[in-house]
Amino acid sequence: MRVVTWNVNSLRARLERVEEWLREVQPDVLCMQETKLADDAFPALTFEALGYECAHHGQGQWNGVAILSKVGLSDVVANFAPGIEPDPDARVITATCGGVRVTCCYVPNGRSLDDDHYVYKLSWLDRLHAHLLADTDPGADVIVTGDFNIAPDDRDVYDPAKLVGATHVSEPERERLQTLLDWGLVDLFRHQYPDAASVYSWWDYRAGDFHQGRGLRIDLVLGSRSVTDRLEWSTVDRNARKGQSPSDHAPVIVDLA
DNA sequence: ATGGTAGAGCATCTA
Repeated sequence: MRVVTWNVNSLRARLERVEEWLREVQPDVLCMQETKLADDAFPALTFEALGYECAHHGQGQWNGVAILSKVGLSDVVANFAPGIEPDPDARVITATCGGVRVTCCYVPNGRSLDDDHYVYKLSWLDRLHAHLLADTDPGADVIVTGDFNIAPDDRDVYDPAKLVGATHVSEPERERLQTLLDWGLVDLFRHQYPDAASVYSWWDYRAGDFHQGRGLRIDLVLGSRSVTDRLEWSTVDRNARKGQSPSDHAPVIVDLA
């Protein structure tokens, strides 16, 4: 079972590229972030023609998350699980695909450590933890994936010194990611490549950052123990960041037995 | 310290 996360940075702007990429890579499950579409504008028919069932949680101009699946899609929960303070933004959707409970998330950026949006980011990560506690069990097949806007450690950052005091690398957000891992999840890319450095999933559009290798690994696929035991292969598709009108994120691919 | 680009939508906001 091939599972992918991809922040597409506007599905309207990216649909042709996403379609072409799906035909080539044939994931069983695709988790998308930043569709930037309202639900009634989501191109479900386009994806159905490619063999996918779809669940989209959108709001329009910003955010928006979706799960596409060729291996079944059921028990959809848009937003956080009932009982948890709902997010006014469309940033999380959960569904069962091929027996795996999949949560697709677009964690708030945070902007800067002194910004209200950073407080929101930390609260959002706390609520994601509460969502997992309410929705599922780490003893089951669980995947939590998406754009975390957190680089787990300094190997995931092109220049750690340059980012001291910035969001994406601060201790409080890394601690919250660790809380998710302690609950019973493994960073599947890091599990396969424990020593890999300079492998990124996002590069700023500006200043030639992609071609200069200035990126961050912030798009993660986290798996429960049983999912980790099934891990066969993982990679970041850097080629999808090249060419005409790419997203600023590359897809992260995981193959499970 | 700022700016560089891209996508939303049409003045800026978000990343």
